[in-house]
Order: sequence, then structure tokens, then C-alpha cells
Amino acid sequence: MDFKESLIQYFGFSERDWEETASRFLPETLPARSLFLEQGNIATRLAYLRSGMMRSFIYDDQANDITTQFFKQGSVVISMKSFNDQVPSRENIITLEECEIDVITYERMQELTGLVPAWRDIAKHVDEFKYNALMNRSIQLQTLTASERYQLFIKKHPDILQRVALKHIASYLGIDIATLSRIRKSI
Amino acid sequence: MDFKESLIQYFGFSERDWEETASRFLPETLPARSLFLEQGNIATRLAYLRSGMMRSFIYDDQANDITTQFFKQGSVVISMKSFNDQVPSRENIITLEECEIDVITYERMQELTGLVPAWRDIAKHVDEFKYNALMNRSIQLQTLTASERYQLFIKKHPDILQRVALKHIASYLGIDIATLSRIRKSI
DNA sequence: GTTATTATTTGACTTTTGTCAAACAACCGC
DNA sequence: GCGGTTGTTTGACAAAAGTCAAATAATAAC
Repeated sequence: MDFKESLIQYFGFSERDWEETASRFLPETLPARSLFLEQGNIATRLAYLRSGMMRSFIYDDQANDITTQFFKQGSVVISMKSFNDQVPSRENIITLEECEIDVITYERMQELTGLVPAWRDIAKHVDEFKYNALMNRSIQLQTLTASERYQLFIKKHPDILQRVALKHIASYLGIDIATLSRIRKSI
Repeated sequence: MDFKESLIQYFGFSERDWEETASRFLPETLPARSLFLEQGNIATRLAYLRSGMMRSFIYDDQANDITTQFFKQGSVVISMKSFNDQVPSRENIITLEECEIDVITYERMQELTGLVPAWRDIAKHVDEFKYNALMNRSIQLQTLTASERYQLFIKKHPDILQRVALKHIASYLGIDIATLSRIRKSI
């Protein structure tokens, strides 16, 4: 089911609602390794990822590049705090491959929630989905060993494993790259 | 500034808004070590914690009690996923001391968002605040050593340290209790 | 294609963290 | 205030994870 159909089915969109929505999402193609959002800037846009893959990352206190999220096909690409509150972002979002996205600006999204009230519910759903994902991730970091975290990751995201550099997976899991290499050998 | 004043000041509440609000929050006193929410149940209530302290916890796959949050005076006590979506909770919430709370049920909260639209914004604020807190926590678990996590914790929450059993702080930080004891000796 | 860059693996070693068991300390309920 | 329960510390040890440096391997840029 595509985007339009799911809006109609799950959020009761009318044809008119869909038109207001579609006219505000603009298709765009980003080359590989290009920044969608840079830290320090206010997130002015949100994207639906039609194809390709992105990741978000921060720099820790030793300036290490730490991956905090992976975005794959079908994901909503957003820095929640920065976009929702219009404050400078702590995180960067960068493409890992060429990406096809549908982009909406903060202003257009404001219009849209005015015109199509169901967009409030969608936004709430997205926020809650992201919150739950983060909660699960947090509990995993809190309770699992490095090896367990990696094994769970490949089980849940075999597709990401194929397409992303191991060093990004390592930092995402909070594991040193050399340690991850040894974990991989041992299983 | 108390609750009423901040609603008037930050959310433009009228006297009427306040009355609708106040009549739906019921004061209650919970004894120490009593469950506010038990896993498997749907969270029917949300509380504002006037005094006392609570924690949320889950059981991991080895049935260890893992603390996931501390709630202190002034916090909103809620299991977000369970309350917002009205699904069974994975987490438990329990008092650590006698607590004075103001409680509102899910139904009353629904009424309130209908009568006082600003409550939508407040709910959004609370959700975002919790999301940001979780994001910070997650990054700490991902990037800091056990000792660094503990030192940051005592710096940010000296008050909790005084009032909560070390084993709960240990599980919250993802550290074995014996290891935490040694970390404490070393600093 | 070739070279330069970047990513991954591996070895040798150190440090950090966990495990198990026992001792000690604090707290609770009667 | 006593006895039992629960919480914390400690020792001896084992396992997990990190560090540094070098060797390979893979990839990107020309």
C-alpha cells in the first residue's frame, strides 16, 4: 500500500486532504554522502524516505562520530527536537547512498496541520513511534552485552548490515570497531 | 511558581480553564513501595508528583529488576506508550517513598483536551521533554564508561543519590552492583 | 586501471567490568 | 530492641571490552 492509500485508510483522508498534502511534499534526490541536516542549524524540513538510506550522528566529547539512528526506505527522516521546537540541532543527518525523498518544510507542515487536522494525529503517531524505538534501544544498551546487541541488530536489521559500514554499526551499538570485528569472527 | 500560575503564564489559561483542569486532578497519597502501575495493565492514570519519589522498572530476560526512570518532585509520572495508546504496559511504576500526587484518568484527560485545547500543547511538551531526556540517556549509555555514567549521574542528580538504593542506580546505569561499589570507592 | 584513501581484521596487551561467595551493614516489622 | 530480611562491600578470579599498531582488504577518485 502506498502513502496515499494508507492516509485514506488509516486517517480517513478525503481526496481534498490528499491534494493539500501532496502539493506540499516536494520530491528530491540527494546524492550519496550529502548532509540533509547539519548540527547547529535549525531543522527546517522533514522527509519521507522513498528509497536509499541515511543515518544521524553526533560527535561525542572526543570528537568521535557516533551514529544515533539509521533511516531506511519508508522512514520519516526528522530531527525531532530541532524540527518540533525549531531549535538548533545537536545531530547531523547524512545520506549513506543516493536517496529519493519527499520533503516538506516546517511552514508547510504548519499550514497542513491547519488545513488537514488529521495531520496532528499523524505527527503524534510518528513521535510516539520514534519514542518507542528509542526506548527499546535504550533498554538494549542498558541490559545487553556487546555481542548480544550485535546479534539482535543483525536479526532485526539484516538489510542495514548489508549496506552500511561496520564502523557505523559499531558506534551505533556502542562497541569499539576492533571489538565488533572479533565478535563477528566468533559467531 | 505553582502549577496554576505556570499554566496561566505559559499556556494562557483563563480562570475557567484552570477550574476545568483542577476539578479533574484528584489528590492522593500513596504509601512507600506501592505500585502506581503494574506491567500488563493499561495505564489508566497519569500523575503529577507533588512530593516523594518513584521509579519505573522492567524485568529483563533473566528476571532482573531493571530501573528505567526515576521520578522526583515536580515530575509527570506516566508510562507514555501505555497511557497514550491505551495498550498494556511493559513497565512497572512504584513509589520509593510515600508520595503525594495529583491524578487524572485517561478519560478525564480526553475531556480536558476537548474543553481546554491548550492541554494538547502541554501534552506535547511533556512528551517532547521525555523524549529528549531519553535521547540524552541513550547517548550516555552508548558512549560513556560505567564510571563516567556514574559520575555524571551524581553530578546531575545528587538528590536521587541520597534517597535511592544503590542497586537501583546501578541497574539504571547498566552497571553491576559490585562494580558500582568499586567505582564509588575509587572516586 | 592505478593510486590513494578509507575500512576492516588481527595480534599482543591492558583495562574495565562481571561473577560468585562471603562478610558486613542497614533497615523493617513485630 | 531483636531477628530476619535486604542492601552494600570486598576478595579472588574470569570474562568482556578497549587500545595501539600493523597488516590486509575494499573502495573511491582520478
